[in-house]
Amino acid sequence: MNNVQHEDVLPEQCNEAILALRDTIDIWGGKWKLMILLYLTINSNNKNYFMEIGRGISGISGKMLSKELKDLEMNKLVKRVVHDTKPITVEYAVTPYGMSFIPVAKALLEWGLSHREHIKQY
Amino acid sequence: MNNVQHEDVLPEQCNEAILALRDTIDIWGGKWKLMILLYLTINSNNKNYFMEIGRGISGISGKMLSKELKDLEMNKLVKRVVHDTKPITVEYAVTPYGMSFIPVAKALLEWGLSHREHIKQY
DNA sequence: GTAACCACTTTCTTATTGGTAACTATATTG
DNA sequence: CAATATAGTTACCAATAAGAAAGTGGTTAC
Repeated sequence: MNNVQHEDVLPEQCNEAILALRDTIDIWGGKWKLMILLYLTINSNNKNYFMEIGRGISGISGKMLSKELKDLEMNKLVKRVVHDTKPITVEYAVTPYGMSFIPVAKALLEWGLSHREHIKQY
Repeated sequence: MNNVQHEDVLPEQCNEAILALRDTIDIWGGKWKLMILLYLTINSNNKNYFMEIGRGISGISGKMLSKELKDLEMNKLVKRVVHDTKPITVEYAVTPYGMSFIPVAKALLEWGLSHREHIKQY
C-alpha cells in the first residue's frame, strides 16, 4: 500500500475529532511538557524557580526546560514571573487555563499506573 | 545550566507518577495511535480491514499503519484477526483492554475541542 | 579579581520519527 | 497473461526532537 487516497468515509464529526486530538497532541506532546505540568502542580505551594524545576525533573536539560516552558507560556498554560531579587529569579506557575488540563493529565497518569499493575500479572 | 544533578527533591509518589505518565506516552504516543483507536472505536460496527483503516485515516502511509497496528497489538490494545477469504482480509478491533483507554482519549479530544473554542475568542 | 549562582542561549551532534516508493506474495478478474 | 486487489515489508531519505557542552550577562560573595 502506498499512500492511500482518502475519500471521506468518516462523518464530519470525526474529522473534527481528529483535528481536536491533534491539537491536544501538538500542545502537550513531546517528552517533557506533561512532566513540567505535573511538577508545577505538585509543587505549587513552593515558588517554582527555573533551576528548581530543572533539579526536580530528572534528566531534563536546560535547553529543553527553557524551550518547553516557552512553548507552554506561548499557549497561556504557564505564566512566567520575574522577581527583582539579587540575582534575578524567575518563577513559573500553571495558569488557570493550564489547570484545565490537570484532570486529563491525571487520567493519563492513572491509566499508566493501572497498566503497570496490568502487566505485572501478565 | 548544563545537565542538572537530580537530588530527589520530590517524594517517591511523584517518581512513580512520572514513570506512569511516561509509560502512557510510550504506549499511545506518536502521530497515529490515538487516531487509529478513534477510528476503530467509531467504526466498530463495521469490520475494520487494513485497507479500510488506511482509507479512513487521512494521510497515513501503509508503513505507518502497519507499524502502529503492530505496536498496539503487541500491547494487547488491538487484536488482529485473519479471515480466510479469496484475497485474505485482516480485521482489526480494539480489545476490551484497549477500550479502557477510550475515556482518556475522549478527555484528550474534548480538551482539544474546548481549546479550539478558547482560542477563537482570543 | 576570581569564583559561583541564576537564567538562559547558541552551536553542534545524535537519535528518533515519519515519509516515499518500490517490492513480495497470493488470488481473482477479464 | 496483464491488471487489480489484499496485506503487508524493505530500503532509503528528510525532518524533527532531543542531548551535550560551552558561552552570555548580570550579581554577589570571598
